[in-house]
Amino acid sequence: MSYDHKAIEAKWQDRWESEGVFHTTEDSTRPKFYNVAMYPYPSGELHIGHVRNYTYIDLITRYKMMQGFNVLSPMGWDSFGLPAENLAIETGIHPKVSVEAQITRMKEHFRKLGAAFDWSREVASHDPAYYRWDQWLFLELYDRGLAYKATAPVNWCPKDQTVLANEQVVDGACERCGTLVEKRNLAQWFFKITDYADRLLDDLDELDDWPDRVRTMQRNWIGRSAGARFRIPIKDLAASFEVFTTRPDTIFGMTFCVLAPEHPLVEELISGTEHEVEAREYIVRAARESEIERLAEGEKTGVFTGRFAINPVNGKEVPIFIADYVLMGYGTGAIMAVPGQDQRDWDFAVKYELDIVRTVDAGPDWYGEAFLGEGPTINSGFLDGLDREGAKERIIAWLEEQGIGEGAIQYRLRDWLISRQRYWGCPIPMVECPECGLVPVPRDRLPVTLPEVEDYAPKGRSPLAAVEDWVATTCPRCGGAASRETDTMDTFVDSSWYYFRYTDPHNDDAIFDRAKAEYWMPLDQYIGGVEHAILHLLYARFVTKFLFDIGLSPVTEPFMRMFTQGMLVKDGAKMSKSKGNVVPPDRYYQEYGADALRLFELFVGPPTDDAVWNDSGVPGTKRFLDRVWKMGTATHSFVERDPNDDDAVLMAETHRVLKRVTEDINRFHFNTTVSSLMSLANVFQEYLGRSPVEKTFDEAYRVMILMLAPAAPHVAHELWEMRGMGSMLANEPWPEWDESLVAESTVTMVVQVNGKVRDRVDVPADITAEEAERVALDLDKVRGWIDGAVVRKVIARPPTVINFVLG
RNA sequence: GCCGGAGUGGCGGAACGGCAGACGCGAUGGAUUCAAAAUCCAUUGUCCGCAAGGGCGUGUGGGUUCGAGUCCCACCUCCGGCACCA
Repeated sequence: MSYDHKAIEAKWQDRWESEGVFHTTEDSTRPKFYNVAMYPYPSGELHIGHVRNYTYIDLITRYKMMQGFNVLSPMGWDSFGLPAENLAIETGIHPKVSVEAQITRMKEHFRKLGAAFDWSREVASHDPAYYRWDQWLFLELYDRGLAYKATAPVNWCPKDQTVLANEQVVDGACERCGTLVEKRNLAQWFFKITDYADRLLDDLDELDDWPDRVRTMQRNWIGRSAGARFRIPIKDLAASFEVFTTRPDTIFGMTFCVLAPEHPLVEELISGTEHEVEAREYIVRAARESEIERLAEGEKTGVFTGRFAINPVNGKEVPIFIADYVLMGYGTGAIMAVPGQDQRDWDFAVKYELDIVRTVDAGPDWYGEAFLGEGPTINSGFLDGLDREGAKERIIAWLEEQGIGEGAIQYRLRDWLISRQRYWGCPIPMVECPECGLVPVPRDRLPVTLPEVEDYAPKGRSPLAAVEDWVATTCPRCGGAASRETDTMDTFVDSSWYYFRYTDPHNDDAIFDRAKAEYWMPLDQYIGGVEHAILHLLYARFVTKFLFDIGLSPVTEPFMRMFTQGMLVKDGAKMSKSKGNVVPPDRYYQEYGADALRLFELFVGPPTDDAVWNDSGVPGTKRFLDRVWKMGTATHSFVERDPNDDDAVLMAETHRVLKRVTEDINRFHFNTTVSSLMSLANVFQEYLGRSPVEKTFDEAYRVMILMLAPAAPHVAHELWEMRGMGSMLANEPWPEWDESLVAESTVTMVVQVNGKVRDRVDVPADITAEEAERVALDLDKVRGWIDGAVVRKVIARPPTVINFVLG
């Protein structure tokens, strides 16, 4: 017997909306809970991979509401970005038109899912009322020297006349047309996130409710390392170059140097040498490769410049190479190579037959290649005998005395390049005046709105640059003719602060009101894909700290508790529109209903793991819901009798499951939450098959419905109302378990001999070790294994296990 | 390559260092049905055995432990991120 999921789900979706059940306002009398799922790019179709994520956030919203929290769970749209722009280039449809149509569709999907969002706080990053605050944020950063312009290389497709994202570069060629990609230097805007590197790193220690893997990834991404920076002179040239190393203690082991192909000194080094032609060819090849390809190269490649550097500590002349495993973007773009202590240098030295000098004593048992371990310094003149730290200190002091270097901290983190040569993004609110230079647009003239364009296709410059009457403006400072900045901002800027805007989404006077942020911030729960573990989370943390510094944000960290969920995989690939393997949820809504789909999404696997989509699972969860429905609506042949063991078993199981479900939700083990509920339904079936008492059933069933409410809200609400327990289940309190019912009086003890299970026996839960041993030795099977042998040791862990170790 | 994860039945998965495979899917057999669907019941890691029972089994190889899917070391495979997809 199936319930009418279509009618029931539509009914409750209407009631939640019309009664404003999830509409939230500040309420100082109740504890708040601010619950956010990363706002999505409005790709139009919500597929079952999205459904999984939003089911999690929805379950938490409903659960926390039942626990008495004032829950805020808003939703919005990361609606700027490349996909809508690409669609516009292909079809001429304005991104605003396509994106807003998709938002409408996605909202309908969310409704069909039964999602408990507070839609009164909806934001969309392409809305001028939103992005004017991106621009405001930019100006605040600019005023404090944290937004600056500098040149940086971009991937450039000479045929398409456009800048390419790294992911659009495949094997050094444009993904679309196959033309070899070039590097071009453009003047672009940066945010100075490196100024916050130490705080971003140190504050990770406070984020105890973040997954360790995310914190580790962030730490490694920031990559703080202490070492030294010093200059190395070049033989026969009045020039030198600077290197950074984390291992200045190994300086005596430097047997060659390597410069990045883009290093500014390269030209001077190679010109006129007999290696010039070869070196130039190498540089051109390297320029075509992406950073990842350069680092991924199995074998290190490089080319000799024909020049030698002079090791400042011992005057030794060492060859200078150009190699693409050294990046211009990290450190100084030049390294001292110490093959004895660095594996990449070792590989390179072996390949090009360069000297290897060990400066750390690896001990007699070491037969490996580069030695990274600890040991006394050797072959190093005045550093000999010192340990790593001692040698580091000594050599840094020496470099400082000589005036050629100093101790230095190096970060792997680079400043945040926010310029995009795109149309569909937030315009950067700057003006370039021939008289005054770069001038910010005054705040009272924000937003600088995106102009209409006739053609979205790139023509060698940002699409905005083609809109001449938009570009032409007057200088806010001198009033003369000036031109607007034509780049737009990285969409990560939009997403770095939207959770602040939710707290005060309609404010026209400020990005948000501090008092409102004080009530809601920080987020009590943030959920999103692990693919955002580094960039988005780091940028959001940076912007929060900046907003704190200017007195707006009440917190220095935005996300108290972070949860990163896995992806949904189908046919061996992440479910995504571009892979063409998306499964839309509509047919599940039709055939089985949103509750069955939600339940299966929860059940499909651990939320942190990737899950493989299996079509046949949803009927299973629907069967379960049908069984629960049938139990609650069919007439049972209840009997009048005194309470017996059957009643006790039902109540005990109900409370045990209640405890388990509560704990599992708290730990985000939603898959086992569902299995526990399924097991409980099986216990109900058994109970009803015996001689059920109505009062016992009603009491247990009531708890069952309450537990079902966050996961399968529609059917739970309907049952709740039908059975006359109240009119709006969402507002009912979450039940508490009775510890005395949960406790087990007897437990099955496992009896092992030499660690192998040989028998099991039911024992009282409070059995002592001595008694346990006596009971176990009484078992025929156990005696059979022990007889004739000496029991050397008994490991008793009553009441669950006892192990006899034979001698 | 670097950083971070994950490998358990036919499938998704469960398992505070203590009964490996809960729960579900699928499959097989049965009940019900004129028949089917739906529903209900039973079986379902693997090998040996009539059975009782026993052997083996959590990617591979080692180690720690009375006891390892779980902890440690090495390796293999797959996935995510690598700064202009979001």
